[in-house]
Parts: sequence; C-alpha cells; structure tokens
Amino acid sequence: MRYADVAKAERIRIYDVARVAGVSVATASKALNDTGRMTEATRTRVKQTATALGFRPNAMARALTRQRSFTIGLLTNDTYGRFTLPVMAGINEALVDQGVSVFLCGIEDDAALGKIHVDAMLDKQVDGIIATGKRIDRRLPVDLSDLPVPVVYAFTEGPADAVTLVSDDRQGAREATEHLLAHGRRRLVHVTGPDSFASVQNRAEAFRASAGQDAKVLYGAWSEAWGHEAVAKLWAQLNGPDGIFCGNDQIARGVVDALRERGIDVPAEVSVVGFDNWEIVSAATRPPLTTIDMNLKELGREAGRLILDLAEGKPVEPGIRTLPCKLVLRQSCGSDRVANRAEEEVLQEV
Amino acid sequence: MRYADVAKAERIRIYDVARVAGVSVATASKALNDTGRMTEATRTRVKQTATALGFRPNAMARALTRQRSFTIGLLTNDTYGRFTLPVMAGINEALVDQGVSVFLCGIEDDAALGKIHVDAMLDKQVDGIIATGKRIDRRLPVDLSDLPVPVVYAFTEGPADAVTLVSDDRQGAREATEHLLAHGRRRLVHVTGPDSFASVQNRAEAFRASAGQDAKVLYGAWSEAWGHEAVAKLWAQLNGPDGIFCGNDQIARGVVDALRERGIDVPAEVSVVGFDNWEIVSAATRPPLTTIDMNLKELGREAGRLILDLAEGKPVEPGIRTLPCKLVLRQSCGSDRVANRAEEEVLQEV
DNA sequence: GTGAAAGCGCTAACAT
DNA sequence: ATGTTAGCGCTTTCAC
Repeated sequence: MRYADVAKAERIRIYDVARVAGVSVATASKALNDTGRMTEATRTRVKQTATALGFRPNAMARALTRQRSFTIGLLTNDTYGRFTLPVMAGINEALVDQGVSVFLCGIEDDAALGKIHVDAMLDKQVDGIIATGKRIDRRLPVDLSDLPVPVVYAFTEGPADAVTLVSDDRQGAREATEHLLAHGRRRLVHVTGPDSFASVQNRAEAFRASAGQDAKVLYGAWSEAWGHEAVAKLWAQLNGPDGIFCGNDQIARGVVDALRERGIDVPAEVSVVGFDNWEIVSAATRPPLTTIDMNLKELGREAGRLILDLAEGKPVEPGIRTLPCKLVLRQSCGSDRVANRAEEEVLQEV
Repeated sequence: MRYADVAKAERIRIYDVARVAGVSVATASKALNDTGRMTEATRTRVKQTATALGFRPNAMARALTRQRSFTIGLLTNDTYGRFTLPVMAGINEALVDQGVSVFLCGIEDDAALGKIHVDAMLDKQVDGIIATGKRIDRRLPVDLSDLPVPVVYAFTEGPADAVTLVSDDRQGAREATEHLLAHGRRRLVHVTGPDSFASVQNRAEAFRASAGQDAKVLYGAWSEAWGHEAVAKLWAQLNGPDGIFCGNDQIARGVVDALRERGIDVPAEVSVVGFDNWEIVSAATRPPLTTIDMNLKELGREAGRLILDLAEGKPVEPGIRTLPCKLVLRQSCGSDRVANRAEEEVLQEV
C-alpha cells in the first residue's frame, strides 16, 4: 500500500473513537485529556477504544484550538557545531517527554536568513524560541525581543531583561587552576584565545585569582598552532612553567604535542589542563587531556525546562543563570590518585 | 509589552485583511495564494493590505485544511555529529525557500525513543521524514516502512524499495588512489577502519582496483592511535610505502604524526590522503590533509528536494542514488602544481 | 469576479 | 454525567 492510501484509509479521528465507544466527541475529548467529569467506566472505555483503534490526535487541530503547538524553535548561528550539539541534545531530552518537538534552524550569521526562520517559526505557532550560539558574548543577528512568544537565551548573549543561561567560565578556570596547584604545580601559565572574548577575560581573571596576580597569560588564536607557538615562546626563556592551563582543547593539544616534540614529559614534568572537553581532540591527545567540561547538555536541559515554564505562563525570573563547569580527569595532569585527591580538595572548598 | 499581550493584541488574521481590503475572506485567501480568478486590481489591493497589516497566515490553520504542514522530520542516530551536521545543513538549505521547517530528532540507538519521535512527528502531520545516520550500512532502530508519509534515507540503510541516498565510496577511494599515483607514488598502502563496515570494503576494493590487486590493506580502528600503530607495522619491514590512503582523517592524522616522529617527511617522502574532510582534524594536521569530501551537504540538499517532491505527490523513482565524493587538496601529498595536474587527469578520466 | 458556507479535527463553554 | 454547539484560522467548492 502506498503511503497516500494509508494516509487516507487509516488515520482515525476522535470522531471515530467517539462513535465506536458510543459517546459524543466532547466526551471522548474529555476522556482522553483527563478533563471534565464522567464515570470512570466511560473514561476507561473511551481510552481503551482509542488505543484499540490506534487513535493519535491531530496535533495541528489541537494546536489550533488550544493556542499551543507543543513545538519550539531552536535558533543557532553555530552551524550545529561544537556548542549547539550538546545544547540541543539537552533541550530534546527535557522536551521529548512533554511531547514537545523542536524546529532546528541554523542561520549562520545571516540576518536575513535569521528573519526568515524566525518568521517561519512564528507562522508555525511555536510556543517559544531558544536562541543559542557559539559565543557567550555575542548576539545572534536577529532581534528576538518583542516577539509574541517567550525566548530563552542559552550560550549566546541576550537583552538585559531576558532569561539567559551561561556556563561559569570563572568557576571552570578556577577548578582547572586549583587542580594544577593540587598537583604541586607552582609555575603556572594560562595559554588562551583572543582577549576580545569575554570568556577569555573571565577565565584569565579567575586563573590569576588562583595562580597569583603575576601569573602569565598568553593570548592567541583558538588553534593547535597557537599551542605550539606558545610553547616555543615559553621555553625560549630559562624556566618554563610546570603547569599550563589552556583556553580550549585545541590549544592544549598543540601544547602537549609541542612539549612531546621537545622531549618534555606530560604529565611527569608539566601538567596540562584544557577547556571544552571536545572528545575528538581531548581524547585523541597523547596523553588524553584532563579538561573542563562546560556541561552544555545540562545547560540545554535547563533551557528546555525554562522555555516550557514560560510557554505555560509560569513565572520565570529574568536574568542570567550561571551553570557550573566540571573537571574531567584524564591523564595530562598526573596520577589518578593525585587527581582524585585534588578533586576532593576542590569539592571541600565549594 | 509582554509577549502575551502582543500575542493577543497583534496577531492579525486573514479576516482582518479581508475587512480592510473590502473583500470577503474567500477572495482574500485566493488573492494571497494566487489562486482563483479576480481582477488584477483586487488581487493587488489585497496583497498590499496584507503587507501593510503585516499579515502572516497561521500555518496550523492552513495545514489543517490543506493536509500539508510544510514541516518535515529529520531522524538521526548520529547524535548530531560528524555526518548529520552537514546533511542537516543541506536539507535546510533546500527547504527553507519552500517555507518548510525541520523537526530534528536525535534518537541515539534507542528503538523506544525512536518510536516516540516518529509518533510525535506523525501527530504533528509532517509531510515526510528523512532518516539519516552515521553509517551507510546500518539501519535506524525504527521501522519506517508503511508510514502514512514518504520517507527518504540519506546516509543510512533503508528497505530495498525505498528512496536512498549514499555517497560513492568507490569513486572516492579511486580518486584518492589515483591522486597518489599522479604524484608518482607506486608503493601504495590503504590503512582503514574495521572491515565490518561496507564502506571499508568498498573503498578497499576500489583502492585495489587502482593500486593493483596485491596492494596492501590494513584494517583497524577509526582512530589516530591505529594510524600510529599502522605506521609502526609498515616501517617494521624494509621498504615502507611512499603513498598512504587512509580510511578516515583521524587515521590519516595518526599516520602523519607517526611519520613525522620517525623523521619521515610528508609529503616529500610519503604522500598521505585522508577521507571525510573533517576540518577539525584535516586542517589541524601538520601538514594539513589532502582528503576526500563526501559532499554530505549536497546529499542533504538532494534529500530535501526528494522529500519535497514526494510530499507533493510527484513521482520519484525508488532505489539507491549514489552521489560522488570530491578530492580536497591540502598539503599532505605534494605541490599544488602536481596536485592540480593530478586533478586534471582525474577529471579527464571521468 | 466575488462571496457564502462548509469543512479540516479538535477543544471548551454551555446546556441538558 | 453526557451531549450540543460554537469556534480556532484558513481553504475551497459552488452559487450568484
């Protein structure tokens, strides 16, 4: 049977359920939605017939009357890369149980495309929009204020009075630095990305707060190449560092590779901590990187919950919600024994 | 103004347009959809009023009558990673102009979750479903046959009579191998993934067809570590290869790194070609990898077009459509001059 | 050329 | 406790 035939032949409506169960559509509707009042017997009978007939309500029709589509839009300019992926996974996790589906729209950095997608979402009556991106201190190229639906910003900048979710760069950097200190490292350096990034500045500040205000911070690109270059710079002087906290895993991998090429043992002589926990790089590094995970999936989950609350009209306090990062132990810092001890110490300080 | 107020206050319906334009809703509808017959003047007037009022049709209501939601579902078990990303981008590109939105559903390898998502899509009246995955020779854990909507399989296995899109592993492997040959490499080896993958077998076959039936093929894991190991194996014998075609970029990166560690120059002494063109690894390799791109985005675009045709009831020939890969030149094979010449030769052979 | 009216499938007052 | 009825916002015959 072709799908067209199936479509015509088999889709059964609440009308059918009502008829078979011997009630009116109104009663059927109430029975199935657990609203209204009726004998338990009727309700059960209707539900059973519905199941027996394989009834699935038409979400469009329902949305039309209820003014709620059980659909949300996810807007991102990170063309589904490093950051959006885990965020999306979290959102889906939070929403699937509620029967909410997600429209995904990648808009690059194209304002026109952004507007098209937002309009399309609005036309499709989304209950809310989650905006996400690749940079915590940049806005998407679309104006999402004054929309007729609620908006949650996750890992992208939003207006001051919006509901915004970000990961805690400072706390992440602090954990990384203290992990290094817990390993007995004292000559610490932070090799990170361009200082035009707010994340870079925040992490650098937190690093200095733990490592000492005179601890060195090297700014560069977010690349392995910069990791190599930084090592070259660092070891041009007499006394190289014994602990390096890197702004992302790519830099960290570059650092580790460069160190190995110089015959410097990681983690025996130098400990290295990365940032991002991007498996493809952190796990492939030799030795695998101990790094900071931004808990993006949890951030997505939280965004999902919030947009749901908002959509249901529940009150949600506006403002910036900061979610903690967590340290992921691998082998670039030293023995597990030490590492575990270090983690305990960190925990005690919280 | 809160979004709730905006929602109530500002959403204007076709009824409003009709009233302001001084026509009936029926005429308004026809005017806006370019159907029916009326004076050009009326049509224009209605359209202008619509624009002036900022009218946006309610997609739900429209879907209800037209039995077409302008929505499709994208199902994937590649939790939005390496393969799904570009495919998705292509799909979106093909569909956004048509006003079609995409529900993204990641189902891991969980059959129950898969069913939940498929049901949700069906409830939401999707016009079609595109199934995609991380492996060309494996099925998603859900049965998509006998659905009331059309299905297109892209980069995942489907039933024999389905519309399926795959990339051309053989042709890709052939291009890689001939590129190596064009560089004068004659002692070729193929270092690839587990031979349980159909892709691995097809590529290996194509490699042998070009490199000679006795050319060596080494099977292993899809990892950098395996690349290292393979080099160790290869150089344990006297005469190492001078051209290595790798099954993916991660293996290739491992190979290139291992070669460098042995003091073997890439590309001066050995040329290496990867597979996948996964930027994060191919561009970060030193030297950057010449590799095969599976054109996943184009594959997505094609999937989008096909599902659209199907949704519109246009006839689409079932069967497997094989899309060509393309060689991406970087620096792991030799000079651009040679590389370009090589590409010309390849082109001539097509 | 234009409009009245009947739905699409469902929900929610309001009757009974 | 159950049913009748009036929509949700739009498209589409079918009259006029």
